[in-house]
Amino acid sequence: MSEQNGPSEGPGPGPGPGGPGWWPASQSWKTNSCTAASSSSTSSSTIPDSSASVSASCTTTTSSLATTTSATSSTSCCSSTPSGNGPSGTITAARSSETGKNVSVTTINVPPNQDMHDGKGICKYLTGQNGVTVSVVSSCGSVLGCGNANVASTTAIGPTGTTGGSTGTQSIGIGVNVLSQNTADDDAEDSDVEISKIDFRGVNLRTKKKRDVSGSQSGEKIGDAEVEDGNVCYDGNDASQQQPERPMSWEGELSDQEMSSNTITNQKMFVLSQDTHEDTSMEGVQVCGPSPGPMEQKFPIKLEPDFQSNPRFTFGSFHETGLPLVHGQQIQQQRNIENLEQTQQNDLPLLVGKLLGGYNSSTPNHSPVLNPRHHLTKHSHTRSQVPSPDSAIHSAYSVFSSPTQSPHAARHSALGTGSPVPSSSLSLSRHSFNNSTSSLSLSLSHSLSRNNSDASSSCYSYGSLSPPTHSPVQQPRHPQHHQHQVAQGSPLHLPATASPVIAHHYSSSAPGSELSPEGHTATDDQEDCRIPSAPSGISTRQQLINSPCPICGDKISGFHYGIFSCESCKGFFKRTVQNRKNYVCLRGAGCPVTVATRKKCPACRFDKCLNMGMKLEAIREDRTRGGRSTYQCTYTLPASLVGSPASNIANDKLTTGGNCSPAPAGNEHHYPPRHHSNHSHKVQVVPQLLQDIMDVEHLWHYNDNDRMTGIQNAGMNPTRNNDTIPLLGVRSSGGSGLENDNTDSSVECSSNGTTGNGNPSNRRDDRSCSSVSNVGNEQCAASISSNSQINNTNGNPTQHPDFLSNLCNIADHRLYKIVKWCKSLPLFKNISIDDQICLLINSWCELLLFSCCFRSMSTPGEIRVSLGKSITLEQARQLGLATCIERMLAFTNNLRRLRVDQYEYVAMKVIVLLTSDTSELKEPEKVRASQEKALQALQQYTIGRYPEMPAKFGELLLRIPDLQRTCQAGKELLSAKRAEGEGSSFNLLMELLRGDH
DNA sequence: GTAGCCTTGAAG
DNA sequence: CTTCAAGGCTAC
Repeated sequence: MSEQNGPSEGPGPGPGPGGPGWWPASQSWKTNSCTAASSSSTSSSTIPDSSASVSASCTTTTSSLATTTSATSSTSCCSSTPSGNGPSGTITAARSSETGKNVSVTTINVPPNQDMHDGKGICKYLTGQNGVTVSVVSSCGSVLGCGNANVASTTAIGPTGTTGGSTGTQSIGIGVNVLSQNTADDDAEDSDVEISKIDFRGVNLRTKKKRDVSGSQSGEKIGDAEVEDGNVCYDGNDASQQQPERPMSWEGELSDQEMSSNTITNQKMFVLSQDTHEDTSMEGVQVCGPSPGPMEQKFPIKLEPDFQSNPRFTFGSFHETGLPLVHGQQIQQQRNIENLEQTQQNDLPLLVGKLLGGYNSSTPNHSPVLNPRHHLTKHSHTRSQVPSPDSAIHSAYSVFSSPTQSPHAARHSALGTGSPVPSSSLSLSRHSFNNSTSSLSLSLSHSLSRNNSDASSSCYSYGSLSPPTHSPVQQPRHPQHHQHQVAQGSPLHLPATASPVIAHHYSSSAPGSELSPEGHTATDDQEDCRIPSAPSGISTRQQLINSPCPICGDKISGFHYGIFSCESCKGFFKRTVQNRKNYVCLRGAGCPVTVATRKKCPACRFDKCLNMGMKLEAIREDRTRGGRSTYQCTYTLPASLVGSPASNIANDKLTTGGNCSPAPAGNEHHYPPRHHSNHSHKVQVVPQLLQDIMDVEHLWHYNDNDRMTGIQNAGMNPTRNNDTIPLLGVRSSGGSGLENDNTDSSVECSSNGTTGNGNPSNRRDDRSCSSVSNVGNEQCAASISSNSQINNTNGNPTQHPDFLSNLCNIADHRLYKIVKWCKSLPLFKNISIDDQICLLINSWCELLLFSCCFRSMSTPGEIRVSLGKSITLEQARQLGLATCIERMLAFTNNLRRLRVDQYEYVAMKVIVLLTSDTSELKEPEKVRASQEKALQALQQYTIGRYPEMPAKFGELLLRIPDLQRTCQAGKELLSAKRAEGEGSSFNLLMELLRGDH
């Protein structure tokens, strides 16, 4: 290697570059806990495959006044496959119970440069929330990874530590990591514990390098090979070898904040399955194309019954969806798989009806719920025939096997798989809808995705696609473009990440300018969009450089890794990525990052770097020097610029402009500034209805109050095992409120997989992690991390009681939030409760998944489970989740391509929610009318806001089927796995969700 | 570990 | 030759 080796820190042999991302695969991560953790070595624990199945039922009830939650879990057997080991990272943040601080762990997944395909796996997670007024009964189950491969996820948690044995290592792991914690050390204030494990999959390999040779060492590699030394330094655990990839945490819907904050929880569930075989099943399903790429298929835009039915059918049944069944029915289902099918259908309705209160159990069938959406009823027979195995899971991702396939068929297939697991049921009380007074009970079995609606990223980035090579700032070569774009661009945000696709858009938008690989044009475009024309004499670049660093406020030294930043942040980002550091914020990931404080919390600083647009892929895996980068970058406009006088011009342009679409879901809490500098402009364009919808969007997210509430509910399982539960966050028993501040997504706490149970370090971690309880319980939210490192007690995380309770809590929380959001929607309020319930039941899965994808717009190639946490296709493949992730990525790519902004996003959610095809609606016309209003508002908005994209409205609607299919896909996958007899965690989770036990 | 400065080297 | 983004070096 000609090259130097990595930084002194040098990590161990990293995974080889080669493949899709060299980073990812074999990288070993280094975990650092700032304060403590030396122990944090990256060990990877693996969850043994055990085929045990675990079933647990969690029930949470909350009365308006008081809430009680109890979770019980019984584990019978579950098998989980060990997840990979490696340093895959996950981010989780949890608040330490003792310290009361939040810990956030950030995991970075760097998308492989190359594509990944094949993934197979599904991640799911449930989330739920109990609201005060809501009583939730839920049974949750979660599935862990299945598949042979490694499963990664895990969470941690338990008081004792979760790490069970960490074994190790599998080659693939996805990891999750737990991180370290601080501990006593941490001062409250300073306790910034950081644990670092980052997945750097995205690191970029320069195409050109001649260093290949050297590369051998350096790692360029293709394939699995990894370069260790030469390259980036990964720590190595695993080195190249077999370490699992960074854990991916998939957080369900819960936003990071939610997760973290959620005291109750801080739970995150992440279920992953790995099954290599799964693909098969899934693929089979996906006729159209395995790769979801752009979805070519398009279902009728209009939600016609047929069309919808398909998609919906997913929803249709909670059974399938995995909503936990309530009542004794569950039992039956468990016992009789055959019966399950029928029962599922019936059960859900019953449960729902009961929960909702509106429906009598007696009339399950009648209840809308019973027949989930649309055709469910129509096709009920179909379903009945097919047992839906993983209802819970299914619900989440039920997909027709292939897009092309008819839903029915898909369904059949799915059902055919027959999951033993009964469907989960969701029940909502009618009252709850109407009044908070009445209780709403929900039982959710699982939810897919975490919601993040948090979309808005705080940063404004100029979406630039242009390659880094050209500085965004550079003089615009095509003035005309500039103007044009400006006009179009959404004022506020540009996509944080510029995907090629986006670039494309830009180019297209700007006639004459085309995006060249080099990005020349892109550059222009970028400039156009991003950079305001320089006033007189001053180049835009100069303006930007004169502005403060968007990350810390220091002086910008140039364009680094995709954004204009100061030298220190540039160096920090480089070190972090190259050294594979995983930092964890004990405070909840809400630390301010300024020149004065930037050193205090690297975790938050790194998150901010990412949020502001720094690209992991800009870091050269091979460490070659010089030259121009070719990655596609995003240019971020320093916040300071926005709104600053100097930036006014820019802002104007941005606002008015252009092609730049608002930043996709971002991270965190930031809620889309409804009014930004662009404000005036938006106001003109945004229909009142859309604005009204946007106004209640915050309800989709957790707020402090919610968290508190959740916390209260949480106190459940005192027992904590060390087991790490993949993907699930565990909450502390104490139920004490969370004080979490975290809004961050990364709430979960992560524990290092490495730390074993008993390991003191673990304990600390746990504590810190446990956001929840102040009580001594130290629970750590499980980090999603999936590091293989997760240790399970017996290999079966799910067995941990906390796990179950967490799942339930998560699911409850999520549902609660969704219900709350629905109830506040302008168009939804006028609908009868029964219909509201029906609609919600039919669409919750899509809603959650949509929000997850929306937030992932800024991370091409990755699905952001939560802030900072993401899963790539490659990782998904290893987990056996490829099919679902592929679809999600495809869907996300479409969102990105269309430059879906916040308003469009919220409007689409409402449209999805109001899909009235279901025959179960009592007042379908009313629902239809409401949907029509939403459609009109969206149309008006898209036309007014994006005149250059006259077809955008239609394109947006065309994406709905994709969304539905994506949900369906998840189910299919689960079913397949189940059919395969994998004792995967999926089964366990499903069982848990069912709550039969 | 941070951050300022230097070196490298592709692209123009 | 110039530009400039990426990596490296090293005092702190």
